[in-house]
Amino acid sequence: MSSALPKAARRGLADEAADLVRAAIFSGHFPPGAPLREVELAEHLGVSRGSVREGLARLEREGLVRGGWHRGTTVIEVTAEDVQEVYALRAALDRLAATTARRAATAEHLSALDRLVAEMTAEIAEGSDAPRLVALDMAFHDQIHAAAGNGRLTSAWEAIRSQLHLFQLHRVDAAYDHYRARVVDEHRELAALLRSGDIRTLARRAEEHVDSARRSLLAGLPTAQ
Amino acid sequence: MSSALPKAARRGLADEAADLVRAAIFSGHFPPGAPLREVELAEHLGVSRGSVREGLARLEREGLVRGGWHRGTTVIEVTAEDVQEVYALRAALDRLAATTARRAATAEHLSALDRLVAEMTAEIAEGSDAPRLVALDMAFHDQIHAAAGNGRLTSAWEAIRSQLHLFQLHRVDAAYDHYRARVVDEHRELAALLRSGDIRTLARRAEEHVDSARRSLLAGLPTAQ
DNA sequence: AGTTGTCCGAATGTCAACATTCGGACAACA
DNA sequence: TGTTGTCCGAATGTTGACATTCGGACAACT
Repeated sequence: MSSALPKAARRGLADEAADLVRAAIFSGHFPPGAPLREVELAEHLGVSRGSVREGLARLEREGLVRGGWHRGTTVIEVTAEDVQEVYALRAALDRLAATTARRAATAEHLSALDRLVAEMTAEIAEGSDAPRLVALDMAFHDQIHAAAGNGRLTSAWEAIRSQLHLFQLHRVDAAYDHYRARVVDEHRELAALLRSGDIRTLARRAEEHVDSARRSLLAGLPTAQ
Repeated sequence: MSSALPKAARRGLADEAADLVRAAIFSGHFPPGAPLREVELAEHLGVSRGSVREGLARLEREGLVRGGWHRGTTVIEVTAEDVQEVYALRAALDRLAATTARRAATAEHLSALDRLVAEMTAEIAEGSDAPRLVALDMAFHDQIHAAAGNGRLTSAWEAIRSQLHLFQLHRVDAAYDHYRARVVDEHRELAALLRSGDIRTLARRAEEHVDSARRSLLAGLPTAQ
């Protein structure tokens, strides 16, 4: 058993099932558009359909999968329109998170951001584990939202977080060099602005950071408008 | 039976249960803090616990109720901190919705907004049905989000919509005159800006509209900071 | 009196069987 | 050949019973 509390996992089987399926989607086991059948998953995970069902509902709330009345659940596709929607909303959320965090962030939050930037730098220096780099990117923005301390804002962020993660994985697949060349500098600047920057500059840079990611991803997509 | 499609309600019992419970909360039958017991609701609504459970999960996604592991579900409270969180997020969402709708809105959307303003005016002229006025207010902002046409943004809006509705009902309880005096003019101006206004002015007014509501509500609350 | 340990009722978490619905395959028809 | 109607398999929606967990009441101990 792991070193952490063995029975600390006090959440239900539904949450666990959701985590497992989410990981399987990120790993590519379930590509975009793939159907997620309840009986199949229940059998494979060793839990009942009810728990799988509740887990899938959670993933639907995260926007990672889509479902309809008696029409099953499938992994979302990555279309230009989806990307536009998600990144437009993300820009608004990140802007609010950054400006809120500028006032509310504690020293611990700020040093955690620095630590993540350092990890990114190290990651780039040695190998080129793209998924790990993307995970650090996501963790960086998680930390900003944590620093902002607005529960509703965090919920809204979590509602697009998984989609964003999926999109970013596609992005580094298509244009890893471009991503690799900018990721550290952009996040280092954001960290600096969060520590002692002008609030209007911060708001603008947070939006630009998202815009940069959006254009980079759209460039590698068909029918990019 | 209604004039619309009688069996068009093709959604599951879970959705129906959610609607019923939501209405009961708005009507005051379940005041803030009240426990929502699954067996009790299942009996009263004539559906199984599973459906009630799924319906409550939906209300939890809307932020109207809160639940924990083996700890039941209760209606949210209305504290100053909750109000600050919800209105801060709403300002960011409404700003994005308004600026997006400024470009994407169709003539139908715009005339629907005018119609709602007219209904508000009529409502004030005759009686003083506060809940109905609040419902029109909510419908107005629903329409803006519909005009924006960003599915993810709409989801984020729906995640705070019910809380907002509950807060607004409390607001008119505490300061109906103040609300009544401003609601029509503010919405009329927003409608005009959406039709042919400068986009920066629109963004600013949308944020100010939310701020006005927030301060009005906080004034009638204890421990208002 | 204050504290600790045990027990019990109530409520939620989980499960497997049953009912309902969807979408395509197939055949009859124009 | 294109269209319409019917049927059927597969998958989801729903249900009630069973298992687990929580929180307080009560009693024994210090």
